Amino acid sequence: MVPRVRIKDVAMLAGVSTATVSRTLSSPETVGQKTREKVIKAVKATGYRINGAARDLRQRRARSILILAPNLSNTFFSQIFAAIQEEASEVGLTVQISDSRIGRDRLLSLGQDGRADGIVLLDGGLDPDVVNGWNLPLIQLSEWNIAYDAPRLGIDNHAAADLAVEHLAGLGHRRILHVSGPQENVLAVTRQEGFLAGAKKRGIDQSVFPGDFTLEAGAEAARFWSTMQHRPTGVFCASDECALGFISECAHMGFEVPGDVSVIGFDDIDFADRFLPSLTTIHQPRNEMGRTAAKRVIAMMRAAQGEDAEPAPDLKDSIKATLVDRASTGRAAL
Amino acid sequence: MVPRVRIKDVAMLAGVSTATVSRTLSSPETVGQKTREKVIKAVKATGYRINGAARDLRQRRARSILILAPNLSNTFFSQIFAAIQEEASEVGLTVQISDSRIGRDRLLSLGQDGRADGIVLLDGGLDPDVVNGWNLPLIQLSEWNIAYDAPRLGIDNHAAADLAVEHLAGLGHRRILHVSGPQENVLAVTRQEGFLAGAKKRGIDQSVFPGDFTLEAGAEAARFWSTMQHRPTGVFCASDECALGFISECAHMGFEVPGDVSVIGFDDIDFADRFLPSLTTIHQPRNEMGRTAAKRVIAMMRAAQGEDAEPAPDLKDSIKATLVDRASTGRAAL
DNA sequence: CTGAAAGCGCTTACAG
DNA sequence: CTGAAAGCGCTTACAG
Repeated sequence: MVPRVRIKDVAMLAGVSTATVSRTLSSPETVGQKTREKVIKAVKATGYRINGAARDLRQRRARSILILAPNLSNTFFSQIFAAIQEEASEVGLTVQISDSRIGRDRLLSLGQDGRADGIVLLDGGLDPDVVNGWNLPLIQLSEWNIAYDAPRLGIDNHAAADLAVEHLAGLGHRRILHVSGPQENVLAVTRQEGFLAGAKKRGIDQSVFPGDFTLEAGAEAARFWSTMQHRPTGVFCASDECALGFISECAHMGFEVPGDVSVIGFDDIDFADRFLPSLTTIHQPRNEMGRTAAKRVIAMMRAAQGEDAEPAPDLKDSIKATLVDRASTGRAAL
Repeated sequence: MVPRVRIKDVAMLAGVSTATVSRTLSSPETVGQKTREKVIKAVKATGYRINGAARDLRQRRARSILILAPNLSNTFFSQIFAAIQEEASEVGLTVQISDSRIGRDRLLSLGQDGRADGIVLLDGGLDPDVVNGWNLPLIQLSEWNIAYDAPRLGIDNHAAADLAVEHLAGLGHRRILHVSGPQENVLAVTRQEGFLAGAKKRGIDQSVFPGDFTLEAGAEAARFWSTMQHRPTGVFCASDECALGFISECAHMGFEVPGDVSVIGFDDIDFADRFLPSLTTIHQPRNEMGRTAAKRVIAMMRAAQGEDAEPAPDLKDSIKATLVDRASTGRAAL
């Protein structure tokens, strides 16, 4: 590694002070024409780049957003990451990502070591003391936890689950099985509540199979379903993964989807529309979620740095989820 | 935001110098027992955390790895990110990610602003001047570019393509279609070369449909395939996405896989084994790729910082790719 | 419009 | 074992 050139080197070459070099780079209009030219020439000649670490320290900011998610390899998150990154990049911010299930101390450190000035949190299962201890602009995205002292953003999971029930009911299904997610997860609980309310409201005969969002849980649910006396003709899974597992296992057992059973998923992950049959599911606009969260946290960061006095407007209205009607659902057989 | 506590505050409270606080935190064994206790007590009382930005500036390092990929939302990358992040986190390093297709200037800046001290590059299509201009420990993962002055890591794409041909040939297929990737991509070109060599070697009747890795290209290839006079009985796609598109389109057109045509993909993405039929494909061990790349770049970073004199060993041996035999391939119909 | 100087919050030779 | 002081590489009042 060749030694990097510092602002001092540029200043000497241009025959000006470091202050002038700094000004030329950050607010050229405050520098005289001729001086500016000299400096720019010297910058080009040396290939100088501002040392971000030094700039950040001096300005007491990090120009960086930290994204925390419970499982980075989860395909549901990647589009959200991409959207946040894009939004951040546009305003010159850097993006850090970390698995949120690292040790408590490391986690605390991430939000307290001064190398991030805003957080997008995709995990509602962390210790509230840790989250509140960060004391940084933070937004909860998708998952949430009422013990976190921070605004949240996401779809209305209760209403979305109702959408699923409504769709199945509209197709004539009178017995519906819900394959739920883990009960310690807010999303799972809220979707289940929405399902139960929707079923009750419409006089649907409901049952719930306790799952955990995974493919395997879906397959297990399908085996359970096949043994039921009065098999539900409709199934609402708390995640797409789970729905795909359910459908795959049905195929193995010789049942047809949607001929024998209609299946709805949740999320609309990348492969939902490529699966055979393509999956009817609840679409979560992940790009919009990521962009909005990024914008929101950036506004909070600006406010925290006093760049504008007014706090970011509270976006109470949730992101809109929609049902995507594909091939895995059909009219109920009588 | 409450004002953060600085090392000075801790020092005053403990009645020692900042140097002693610093030592207590970084090398406690060099500090006297009683002093250490006082300091630790003061640290606890104040909730002090080292300011990473200041530490980094002083030590001229960033404790951060930068990951660059051409498309963050691509499901192929997420497991790699997760693996790198895990490995990095274990040694106290932070991970930044960025889309590599941002503007040239921003890109240059990312590697030159002193906020990363190592790079994992998953894009072989960048301007070599930019890449070589970073002057940071860097490893090329998966994709590569001979113009980049950096070690590379990945599978042997040529050999992997041969594996696919071998598999189809072994099932009796004598006419094979290759749906290639974009010709400006090294992976696509290398896989195609491997395919052609493998076909030639075995006296296979080959043809190539120019694709671009996408689902749509696969669907298009399927339509083309259906119009061929002597339809190939085997198809090798340069990516899983593409293979899924091919299979889906076959289903729409009323062809069966593998009854009418056997299809092999490439990558073994998450959904390859959940698709119906499950996809025979070339498995790329993404977790291993990520971990190995991380270890490698960390070793290079250490060497660059002079922590150990010997340079990192050159891992010429590539990561091993294997063929996963699933349900989308079968014996050739006569 | 420009420069000298202070300071962001740490770490680390150096001296004792 | 401990402290005073310098310095990492910038930016920014302050003064002129």
